[in-house]
Amino acid sequence: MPLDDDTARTRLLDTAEDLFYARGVQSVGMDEIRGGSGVSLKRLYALYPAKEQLVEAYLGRRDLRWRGSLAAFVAAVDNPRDRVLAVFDWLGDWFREPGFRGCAWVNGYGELGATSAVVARLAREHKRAFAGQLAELVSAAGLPDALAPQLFLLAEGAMVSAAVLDDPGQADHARAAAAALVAAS
Amino acid sequence: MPLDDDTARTRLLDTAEDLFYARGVQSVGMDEIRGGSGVSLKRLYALYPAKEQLVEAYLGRRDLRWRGSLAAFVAAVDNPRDRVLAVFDWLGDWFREPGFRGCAWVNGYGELGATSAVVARLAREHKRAFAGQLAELVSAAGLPDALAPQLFLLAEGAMVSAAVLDDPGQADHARAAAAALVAAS
DNA sequence: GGTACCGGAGAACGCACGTTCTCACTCGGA
DNA sequence: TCCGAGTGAGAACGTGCGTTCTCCGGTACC
Repeated sequence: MPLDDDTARTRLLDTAEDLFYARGVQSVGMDEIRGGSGVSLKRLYALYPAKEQLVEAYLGRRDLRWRGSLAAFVAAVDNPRDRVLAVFDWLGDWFREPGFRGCAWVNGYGELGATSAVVARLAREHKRAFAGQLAELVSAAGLPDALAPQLFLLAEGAMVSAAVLDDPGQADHARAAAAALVAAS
Repeated sequence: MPLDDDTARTRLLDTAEDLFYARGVQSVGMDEIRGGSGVSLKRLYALYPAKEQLVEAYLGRRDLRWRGSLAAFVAAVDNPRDRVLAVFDWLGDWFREPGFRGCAWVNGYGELGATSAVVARLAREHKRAFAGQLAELVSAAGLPDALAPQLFLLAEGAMVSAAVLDDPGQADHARAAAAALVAAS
């Protein structure tokens, strides 16, 4: 039974996401993605004619999933002010997941931002979208707009340092700082 | 006149730093470093027997220079409390330098952290050292110890978002947040 | 039953690059 | 002057990998 395009795409993106996130883009060969997904090279190149397009699809799908997961988590919190802080609880949960290795877009920017305009753009767009999510939460909580970019920096700092220092507890520092900023505003 | 080892090393590290920082490690070939430095491949491999050792030397020298530059900048500020905030002024100056492309260790972690234990360790050590510098400034200003990791997150967030968003103004948000945290403590 | 297409497996190609080797040259010392 | 150790230029080697090509078995349709 031949694989239809949709499931082939899903399997490819699942494998690509696992491998690219865990090891970086350049150290994962197309052949390894073929092996992991069970999709033939011919099919792979029919669906994604170049590696960069597979990377683009991987980051695009992950962006939807990542922001959707965050949105669902904070939506479950009642108090609008608590929703702002819940962002950092969500980060802490994420940092503790096995295989956590930082932000896929920051890692991608570090690896390919200088050589791939596509990756640089996707990273910028993802960060802008995340900053927008925070701005909405801040606004809905009746907090001053100026708070949002500050919370954004705390979240970014937490992601990067949780990864580099291999310390999920960075989320707690970020949460404490965010609470102090909220209280002071 | 043959090049003595010290100047050969310096030229190699200068070239390596320019290229590795600007484009990432993997997209710069040893031959390009030879060309840029004017040091022959044979000499290059005599001084650094493998690319990873050149990367290690590059990151090591940059660490000393980076932290030294920060320390010198804040040391020139009189008031101990202003010294803490001066960190963010220094970051802003750095972000505005041409060729700024984020934190070399974060970029290196994203690119090679999963495949090179050396790079992962150097990134961790550098971040720990930077966090230590902040902790000393906070302590010298008579501020509570708990503030230091929070300022660290703001600084990390500023570096990452200034790079990815291509917006040096992120330093201002970080400075404002830092001032609020200092004031609230 | 034949035949023309489709998809999969994987070999092949071309190139880039880390590392090593060759070879001719220089220069200090007997 | 001769010799040999060290140096630089760059060719060569081996490997990995992105991409394409070949071949073959199956399957749908006449």
